Amino acid sequence: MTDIDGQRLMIKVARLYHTHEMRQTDIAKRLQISQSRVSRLLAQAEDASIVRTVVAVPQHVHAELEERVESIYGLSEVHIVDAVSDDDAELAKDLAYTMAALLHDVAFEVRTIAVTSWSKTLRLMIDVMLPMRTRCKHVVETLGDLGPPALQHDTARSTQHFAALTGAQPVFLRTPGVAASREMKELLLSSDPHAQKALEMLDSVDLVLVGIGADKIDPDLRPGDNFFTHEQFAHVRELGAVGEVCLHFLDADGNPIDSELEDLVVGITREQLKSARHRWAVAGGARKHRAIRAAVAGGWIDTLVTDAATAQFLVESAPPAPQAAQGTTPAKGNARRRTAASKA
Amino acid sequence: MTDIDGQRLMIKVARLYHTHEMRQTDIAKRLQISQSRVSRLLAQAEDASIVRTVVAVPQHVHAELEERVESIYGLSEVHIVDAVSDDDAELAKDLAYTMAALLHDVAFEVRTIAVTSWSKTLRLMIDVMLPMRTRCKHVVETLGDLGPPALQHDTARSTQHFAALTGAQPVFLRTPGVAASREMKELLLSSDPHAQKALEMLDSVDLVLVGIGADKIDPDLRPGDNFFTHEQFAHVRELGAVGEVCLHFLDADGNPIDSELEDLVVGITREQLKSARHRWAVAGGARKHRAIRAAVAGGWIDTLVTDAATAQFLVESAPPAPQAAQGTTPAKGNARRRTAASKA
DNA sequence: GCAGATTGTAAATATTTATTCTACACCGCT
DNA sequence: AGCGGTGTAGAATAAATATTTACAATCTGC
Repeated sequence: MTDIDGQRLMIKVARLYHTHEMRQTDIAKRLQISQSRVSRLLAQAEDASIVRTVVAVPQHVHAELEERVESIYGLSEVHIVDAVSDDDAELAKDLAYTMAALLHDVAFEVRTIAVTSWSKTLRLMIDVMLPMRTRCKHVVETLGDLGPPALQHDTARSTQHFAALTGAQPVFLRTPGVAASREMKELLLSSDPHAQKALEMLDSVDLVLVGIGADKIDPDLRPGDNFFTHEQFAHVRELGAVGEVCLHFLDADGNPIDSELEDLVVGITREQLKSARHRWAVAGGARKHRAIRAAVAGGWIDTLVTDAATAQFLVESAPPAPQAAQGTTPAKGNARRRTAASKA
Repeated sequence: MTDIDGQRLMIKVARLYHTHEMRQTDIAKRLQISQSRVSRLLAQAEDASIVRTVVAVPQHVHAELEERVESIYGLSEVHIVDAVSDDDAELAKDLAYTMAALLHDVAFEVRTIAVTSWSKTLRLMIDVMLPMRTRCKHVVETLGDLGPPALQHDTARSTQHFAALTGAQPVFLRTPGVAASREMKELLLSSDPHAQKALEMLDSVDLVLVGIGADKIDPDLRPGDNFFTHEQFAHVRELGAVGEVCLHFLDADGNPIDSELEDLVVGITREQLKSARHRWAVAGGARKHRAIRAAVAGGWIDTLVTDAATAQFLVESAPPAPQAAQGTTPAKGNARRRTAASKA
């Protein structure tokens, strides 16, 4: 009772303040409470994400650059945020907000979404998303558990939260993401019907959300601890790896690198990834430039959210030989433009 | 140049403030400008609706009442806002925000939307909408011009704005909405191919947005001035009218009232209205109770956004004889529930 | 080229909002 | 009943934000 009542008061205050634009003192007078209480209720509403402020970038500021990247690499959409700085943490936040906004109004029908919640940026995105009404039925994890238990917990929570936001059922992959050996992987899977089911669901995915990893080990992931070792990373680097998408290592041109590591990963396969109807990646920052180019050049994704500097890098580093769309003309291209809505 | 630059600065400041949660003084220091400028840029961003704060009502507070209205009148969805007060202006704002939020995540495919921008609440809704990516192609007005030129201008601007927000083409009905006589109407239409085209497009509408009018003349609309006269209103009241939807007058049970006024209106026909795939209405307030009941009882709409008091009235006033859905059991019913997303 | 309008600026000030701090109510426990 | 612990309230106060002011720079139309 009291909680419901408190909640309603909070919402009422939030509405009076934000949508009716009343001052806190006036609200306090009207509701017969103190101004400090109003202030506190508002703060409460804020971090219960009852109120949310969104900063809508009106039309695409970097439209031209976006189109050039799109046409060079044959991507269907590129979204460039002009980040407030090139600091990694701040950049991640900007990318996350942009991706969230983008996701929030997907125009196409989505039944199954695969999500890589172990990407830091994607977790951040999930944190800042608003609930959305979709017809999405399932949210499936793309990879098994990686890293220390704390991270696994975050990841599971993110997946669960994402599912709640979209009104879908979460499908977890609660299995070590990197097995110690091929045999170990078989063993793990054979005894885990849940994991088998999850992996099967990755066969038909409408939208997959991925991060893009560099060729170094993320500091959050202790090497060896439920993850590849430094040695294993060094090995694939020797084979030419410049980065990875869902732990599939890629060379500079985006070709997948065959190595025994492929057999150790429990998660979405190359084929499953490529067969997803839409494949969105979010990544940026100088550290990941080469990895991102590999991911787009290899056609592993079709929509990219990144920063201006990375986009610039993608344009400047000569388009690689293989499956790039058509000619090199970076002109108007085939890409559709999106809704603009600036006002007088 | 300067404008673009100013715009980008504004956005940058808005992002630093809202998404990166920096203090104004820190932003000022970082960007080498004064705190007051930061403050003003933020205000600017606010009323350019670059930033928008939304108050998301978590789960439906009035879920039970909603379901009862739904099942009694056979509506597919009812959304109740618990308005901050019963003052008409404040109520309209609440209704508008709710409708906007609702519209923003329509899950179904929409190609053509018909909009009644001469409803005050709907205009307000359009003002507070955010741009949305849809596949909507056309936004068609449901009625011709009503009232004084200033209102006509507002209406046109709203329609245009709504189209811009949805990325659709606006289709105007720039013709008097109420003709002086049947002959006059014929004459007006025969010489106006644009209007003819617009009226034709109303044949196949995916979503129509309407207000609900009481049986009194709205103060914004001077009687006679491009609108019905007091005498005409009195006449339909004598015939039993309690309200209207798109200028189609209805009796207490929601049956349409045949009168010569039907022949004077240039706008969506009864048949066109009923044939629209989805029909959403927004209205509330004691003044309109009877009109709203007529609209829902007559099956003129399938989704209603209203206030708690009105919903209560709808439940209490005995369900009318005709085409109400099934039995009288106001229990759980057939209605689906929507996404909830409350957190710990 | 210059008066008048417009816009942008920082500093000072006023207003609004957040954060103490203290008091008190409400548990669960002995 | 009496005793800490916990949480929430309002009053006072600190901090943050908005507005006013006065002046400088940049356009605008003659």
